[in-house]
Amino acid sequence: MPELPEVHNFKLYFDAAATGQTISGVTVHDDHILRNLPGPAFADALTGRTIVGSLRRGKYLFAHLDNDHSLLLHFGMTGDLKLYQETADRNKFERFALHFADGNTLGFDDPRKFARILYLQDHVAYIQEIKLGPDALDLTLEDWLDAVKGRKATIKGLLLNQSILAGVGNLYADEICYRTRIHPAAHACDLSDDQLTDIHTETVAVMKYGTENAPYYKDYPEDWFWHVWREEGKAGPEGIGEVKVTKVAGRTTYFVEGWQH
DNA sequence: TGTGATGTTGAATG
DNA sequence: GCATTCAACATCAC
Repeated sequence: MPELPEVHNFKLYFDAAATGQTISGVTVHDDHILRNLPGPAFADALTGRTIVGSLRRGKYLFAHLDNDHSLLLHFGMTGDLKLYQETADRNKFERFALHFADGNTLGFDDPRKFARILYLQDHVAYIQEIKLGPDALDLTLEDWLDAVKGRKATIKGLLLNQSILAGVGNLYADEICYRTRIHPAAHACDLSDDQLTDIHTETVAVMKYGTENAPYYKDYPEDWFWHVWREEGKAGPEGIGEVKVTKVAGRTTYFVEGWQH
């Protein structure tokens, strides 16, 4: 579930669970998601370190350590965090866990193993290296227009492009297109400045709403998002059009044909 | 049993 | 070189 608002929620959880904690040990069950260090080296690098804070940018969460290095947590499709004390409470799909000096354990769960966990000496350099764009909440209208005006790509594809803006994923991209009544497969170069401005406005609004009010995607109001119209064939708002499912930018896409143009 | 899933990447293509 | 698309990744749940 992790798009920007969900990762924001992970940050809140992580901060409460881990900030100020000293790592007394690390258990690695499966090092597939550890992308730049093998399990034992990963454990060595973290053991003895204290977590001093965190930074979220888009879907990336950087945990800062007391040696100025960082632990990157990217949750992939199915990453999750769980703080517990008893081993019996460990999640079935925990891939590694940080044990804290106070007796708690923070487990990183990931059934599908698409998460990416990296030990970074310099998180700023890493952000540059992967060309991660500004957080969607901080994206200025100017930067957005500069990045997308005249582009031939679909608007949904651009919304999902993390080097333009960081944090929008498949579900929210559909929501943003729906709200602006723009067809997700519309080419950016065919959209007016007003339409592109609308996209920017709604992107920021949706992300802001998500981070401020709805920590978990199922908790959004019932008249929002997937709750209402993520169902093929359903009549659109005001009885206009009907929901279609297609592929845009390689992702399953829901939109209301006849409502979005 | 087959299918699809909230993400990213790197190869292939235009 | 740049922009874009798409298969691949690994596993589970329906």
